[in-house]
Amino acid sequence: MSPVTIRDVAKAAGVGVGTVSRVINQHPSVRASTRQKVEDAIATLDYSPNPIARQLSLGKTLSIAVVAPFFIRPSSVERLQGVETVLSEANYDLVLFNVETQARRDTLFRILPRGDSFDGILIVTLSPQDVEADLLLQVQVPVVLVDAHHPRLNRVVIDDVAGGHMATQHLIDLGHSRIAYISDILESPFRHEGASARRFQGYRQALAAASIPYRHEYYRQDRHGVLQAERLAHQLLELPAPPTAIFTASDTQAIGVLRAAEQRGIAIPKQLSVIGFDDIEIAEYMHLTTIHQPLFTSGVEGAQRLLELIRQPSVPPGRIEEFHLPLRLVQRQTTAPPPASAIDIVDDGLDADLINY
Amino acid sequence: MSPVTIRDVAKAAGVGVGTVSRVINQHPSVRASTRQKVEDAIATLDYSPNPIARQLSLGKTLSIAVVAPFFIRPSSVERLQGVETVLSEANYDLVLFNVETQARRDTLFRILPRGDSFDGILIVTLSPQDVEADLLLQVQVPVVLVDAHHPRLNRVVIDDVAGGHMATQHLIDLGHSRIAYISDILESPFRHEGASARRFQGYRQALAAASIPYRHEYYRQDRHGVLQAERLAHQLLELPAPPTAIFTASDTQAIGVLRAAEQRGIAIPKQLSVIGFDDIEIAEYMHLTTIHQPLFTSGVEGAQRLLELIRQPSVPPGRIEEFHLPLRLVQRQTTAPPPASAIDIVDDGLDADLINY
DNA sequence: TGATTGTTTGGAACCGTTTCCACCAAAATT
DNA sequence: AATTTTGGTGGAAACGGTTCCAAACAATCA
Repeated sequence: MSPVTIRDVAKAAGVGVGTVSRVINQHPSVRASTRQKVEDAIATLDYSPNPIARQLSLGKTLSIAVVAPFFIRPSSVERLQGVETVLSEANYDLVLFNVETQARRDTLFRILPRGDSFDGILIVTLSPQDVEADLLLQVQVPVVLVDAHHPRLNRVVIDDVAGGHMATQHLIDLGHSRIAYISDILESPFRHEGASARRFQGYRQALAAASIPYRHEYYRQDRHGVLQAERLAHQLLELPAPPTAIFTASDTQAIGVLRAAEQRGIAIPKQLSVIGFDDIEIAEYMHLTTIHQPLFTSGVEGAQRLLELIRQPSVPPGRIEEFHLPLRLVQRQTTAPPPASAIDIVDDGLDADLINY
Repeated sequence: MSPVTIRDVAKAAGVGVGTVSRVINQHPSVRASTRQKVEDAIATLDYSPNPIARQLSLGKTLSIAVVAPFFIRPSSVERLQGVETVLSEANYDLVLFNVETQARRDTLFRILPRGDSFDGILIVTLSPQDVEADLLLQVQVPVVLVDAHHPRLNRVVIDDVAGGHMATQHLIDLGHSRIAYISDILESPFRHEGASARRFQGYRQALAAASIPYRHEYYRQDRHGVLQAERLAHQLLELPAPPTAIFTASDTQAIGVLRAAEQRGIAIPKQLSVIGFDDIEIAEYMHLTTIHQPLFTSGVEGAQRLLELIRQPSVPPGRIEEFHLPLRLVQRQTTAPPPASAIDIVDDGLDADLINY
C-alpha cells in the first residue's frame, strides 16, 4: 500500500525519524519551523503512519473485542449500538465476534485471552465459567460483562428476578392465575447463562406471594428463537386447562407465542395475554406488552466502564463492580384481564405440583 | 500480557528463533525430534505468538473492515450476518464501522484508504463518490461493494429498477391505479445512494406501461426511518384523492405506513394496500407484502468475493464484476384489490403532471 | 573415499513505528 | 567569560515476529 515510511519523510525533511515521530504525535518540544518542514514533507509524500507498526511499538491496539450472540438475540444488536457509539467516539476499533453455537462460544473463550490483539474485551449475554474467567484474569486483559455474570468480573446487569416478578405481577394484577412461562434452556449442562433462570425465580416468587400454586406443566423451555417458542406455545394452548396468560423470557419468544395464537384463531389480548421481556424495537410495532430494559444504555455503560478500565493502570485486581440498570413495565396491547369463561375455572388444582428451588 | 517471546522459546528449546517460527507456521523442513523439543518448550512456557508483531512482519492484518449504516438499516444487519459467517470461517477479524451521519460517512471514506490496517474493505449500502473511489483504487486495497454502486469497483447488487417495477406491477395487477411511492431522500446534494432512485424508475416505468399517469403528489421522500415514513403516509392519506396503495422503498418505511394507517383507523389491506422492499425478518411477523431480496446471501457473496480479491495477487486492476442477486415478490397480507368505492374515482386527472426523467 | 546433492538449522536483517539517551546550541546564570 | 540550564534534535534500540542466507550436517553416488 502506501510504501512511504517515516524514514522517507525524515530524509525528505532533512531531519531524524525521532523528530518526525514527535511531529506526528504532537509532542511539544519541536521548533515551529522544524514542525513546518516535516509537515510539508508529510504532505508532499502523502505519508500516513502504519498503524500496525505503531501498535507493536506502543503495545496498544486501539481496538476492543465485542463478543455476543448478535444474530440470535436482537437485543444484542441494540446493545451493540450503544457500544459502537462510545467506542467510535473514543476512536477505538470494534472487532465483532458473533456466537451462534456452543462450539464457537468455547473456542472464543479459549482464543480471546491469548495474544495482545485487543485492549479490552466486552462480553454480552454470555457468562464465563470459572475456568474461563480465570484465563481472562490471568492475562490481565480488561473485561466487562454486559447482561452476564461472574463474581470476579465487572459487569452491567439488571435485576432479572425483579423483572420476572414484575411481569408476573402485572398478569396477576389483571386477574390471571393460569400463568405460563416460556424460556430458553435454563441449565445447559456446563454453563448457565442465567438470566432466564432468574426471571423464572421472579415468576415463582410472584406466584407464591399471590398464593397461586406453581404448575409444572405451565413451564416450558427450548432453544431461543421464534419458531421454538411458537411450538411451545402450541403445546401450552393444547393443555386441558390452558393458561390465560404467557410470560416469555424474551420478546423474541413472545413473538412466537403471538404467532401460535394467531394460527389458532385465539384473540390477543381478549382470550390470551402475552408479556415479553427486553422491549426490543420490534416490540413496539407489534404492540407487545413487555418489561423494558435499557438495552442501548447497557452497551454505553459497558463500553464506558471498559474504557475506564483500560485507561487507568488500575490497582491490582481493582474492585469488581456490578452496575444495575432499571426496569420498567411497558403496557401495550397484548395484556388484558382474562376472559370471563376462564375465571370460573379458578384453581382446579390439577397437576399443581409445587416444586421447591 | 504474555511477556514470553519467540526468543524465550528458542532459548528454552535450545534452538534458533527461525526454527521456532518454522514450527509455529507448520513449515515442513523441521526434523520431527526438533519439532518436539520446540513444542514442549512452547507448552511449558505457555507461549502464544503476538499477532501484532506477526502482522507487521507479514504485512497482512487478517482483518477486514465492514462499513454500513447498521443501525438505521435493519437490512444491513442481515447482510452482516452473511458476511460474518464467511469471515469467521476464514479466520478473518471483522471490524465494524457504523455510519449514521453524513459526517461520519465522509470521515470514513477519507480514513479507510489510509494505512494498512485492513486486508480488505466491504462497503454496504453506501456508494462511493468518484473521488472516494479514486482513493480506494489508488491505495490498491481490495474493496467490494454490497448494495452499492460504482463503475470501477466490484459489487454485488440487485436490479432495483426491476424491483420497483415488480412491486408496482403487483399493485396494478390487483387493480390499483392510485399508487404512491415513499422513499428516503433520492438525491442528497453530493452523493446519491441510488437504490431508492432506481426503484422509483421502476415504479414510473410500471405506471407508464399500464398507462397510469404519474402524479407528483403521490411521491414523497424524507430521511430513512419509521417515524419519517409515518409522517409522509399521513400526508398522503390526507390528500383529497388519497392513494389506494403505497409502495415504500424499504420495509422499515412500510412499517411507518402501517402505523399511520392504524392511527387513522384505515383497514389494511381492505382500504389501503402496502408493499415494502427487502423482506427483513420483521416483515414476516407483520405480514407485510414485500419484494424479497437475498440479504444474507448478499453478505456471503460480498465477503467471498472480497476474500478472492485478497487471495489472488490480482492482475493489474482486475476485471470489475457486477454480481446480480435475484428478486422475488412475497405476498402476505398487506396487499389486496382496492376498495370498490375508490375504483369509481379512477383518473380524476387532477394534478396529474407528467414529469420526464 | 571424496564429491555432490539435499535437508535442517542458526541467526542477522527486516517490517515501521516509538522512546530513550546523548548531544548540541542558545539562553540564562554566576 | 565561564558555567549551568534548557529546548531541540538525531539516531540507536526496542517491540516480536518472519524470512532469507549461509553454514552444518546427512545422504547419495561414483
